[in-house]
Amino acid sequence: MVLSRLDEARQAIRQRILAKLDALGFRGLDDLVSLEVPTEKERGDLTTSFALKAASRVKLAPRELLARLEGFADGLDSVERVEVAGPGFLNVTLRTAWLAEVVRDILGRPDTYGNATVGQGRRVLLEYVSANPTGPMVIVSGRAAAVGDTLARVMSAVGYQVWREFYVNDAGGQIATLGHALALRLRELDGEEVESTWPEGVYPGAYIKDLARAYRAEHPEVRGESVTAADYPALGAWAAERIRAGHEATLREFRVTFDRWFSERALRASGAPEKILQRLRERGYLVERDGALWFTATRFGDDKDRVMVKSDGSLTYFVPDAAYHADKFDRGFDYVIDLLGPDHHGYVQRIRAVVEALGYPADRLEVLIIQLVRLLRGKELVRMSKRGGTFVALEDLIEEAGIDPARFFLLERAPETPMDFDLNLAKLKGPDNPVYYVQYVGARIHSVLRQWREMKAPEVPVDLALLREPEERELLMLLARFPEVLIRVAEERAPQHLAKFMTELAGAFHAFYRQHRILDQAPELRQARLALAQAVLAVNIRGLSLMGIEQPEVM
RNA sequence: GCGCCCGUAGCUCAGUGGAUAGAGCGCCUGACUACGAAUCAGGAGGUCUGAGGUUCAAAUCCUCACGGGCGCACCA
Repeated sequence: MVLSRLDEARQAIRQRILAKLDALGFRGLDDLVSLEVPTEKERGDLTTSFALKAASRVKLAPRELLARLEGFADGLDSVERVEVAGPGFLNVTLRTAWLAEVVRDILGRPDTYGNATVGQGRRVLLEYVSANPTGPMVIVSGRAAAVGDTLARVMSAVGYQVWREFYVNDAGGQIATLGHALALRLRELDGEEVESTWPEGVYPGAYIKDLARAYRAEHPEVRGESVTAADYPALGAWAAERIRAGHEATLREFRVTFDRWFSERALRASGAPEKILQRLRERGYLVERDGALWFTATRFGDDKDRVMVKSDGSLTYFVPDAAYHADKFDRGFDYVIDLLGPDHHGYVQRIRAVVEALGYPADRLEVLIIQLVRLLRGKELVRMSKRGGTFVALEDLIEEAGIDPARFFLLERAPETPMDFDLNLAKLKGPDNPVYYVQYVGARIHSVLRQWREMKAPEVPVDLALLREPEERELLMLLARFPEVLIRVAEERAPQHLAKFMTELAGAFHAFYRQHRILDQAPELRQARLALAQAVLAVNIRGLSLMGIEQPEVM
């Protein structure tokens, strides 16, 4: 199947090379013949180094091998010229007029250009963010949200069926702790002084005070002093649901939505964790030691065995987690992808081990660690501490930086790379932000189109062969590459490539726009350049929308 | 100590075994009587942390060292 005009050329050239090699008696070189877009423009549009790779196998010097391929591309209407360069590279230059037809390809399907079927309809469950409902989301959650959301959008575009899920840890000890914190804040509302005796490990954040006021408004009869430890889980559950709803609202504002908010509490209530224990026991992967029940994770490559049932009889978080993953596989997903935070390094082996122990295909479970976002104010490192109650919330980032700049910034870097985030935000808010550079392309084109409509110039048929300037060619090539950028983003789970591409496309357009004029040209050239500009606009809008970023018509 | 991630320009970061390693910011020099200057053109700035190895070819793969981050609970 043909992905794009560029891909069509690539496949045709490859076939010709292989056919010629075959005629020369060289077979089995299929894997070596691939055509890449070179970094340097002087090296043509597509380049291959197969001759260098095949040299030892065919016992021919690379350039000698290439010499025997002479004329392989004759009659291909996509190819302008073929050159042998350096120690044995083959550089192919495409015919500009042929390449220019990409504009027609795009304008024929502006909203779906770049879509593909490489996903083959396979079902993917993407779990991301899954922030604990015990406090505000921090910036790394925003990073996971932006990355997960963009992966979901791009993977859908290239033919996967993507289901988005947020796992809510609304059960367990931390919820009781949250209830404890709420109880103390209720006492505080009743006039009690609680700060000096605040227990270690109980969330001190100011947001709990707001929750306490909300709770008081809903339940005016509940006095702080009458609350006991037995009430903590219920109080905590109430608070967790409030916080979770807040997360949902914040994420929706950030243009991130989920198909399902998967509740740990509901999972526990269903009895699924006990069934998991039963299955592990039947398979012989549970042992009793020190009064607790352990999963023999070391048999599956983990560092140590893991406690499943504590000596007090309660479950560790790991049992519902295992049950959750079993549930994912039971629902028939072909791929299960978890985007986890930087504090989960040790967790990857563990969850993989239990998935394998339960008999699921562990190679279909993919865990991506979204790396830490270090916060700086100027040169100074901002220490984040949930315990100390000092941290910068995702909400603050959205408000201060704006959604578009924040999303673009978070998507520019490889997710597994730790990144620094300067809270001075001058770059984020100001015109130097790269997202404005990209959005400005659309604003400029919209402006040109408005003026063209006012001109009421007669329309003439579009002759794309008139697009011959180097700046135009650069744009044509980038437009032709867009579909494979999306595939790369999806397959490598690497959204930064899309951000990079959008910046390159914007740079090429700005360069074209400063150099050449569109409207005050002969009608034929004007029409061709308008078509080019519209195609650039379509890809600009599409790329930005896949990043969850808007394309304003005026800025 | 063990594990995972990372180390590329002054800063923040891209980089698919391939040819002369890129972008943005910052710095310097230029460009609007101009479809939008939130722009463009040009310049300075690099022992790709180091040492070995594999390869015709290494920033990229392997090993070791060094530096940084994060993990290593009967917390989640």
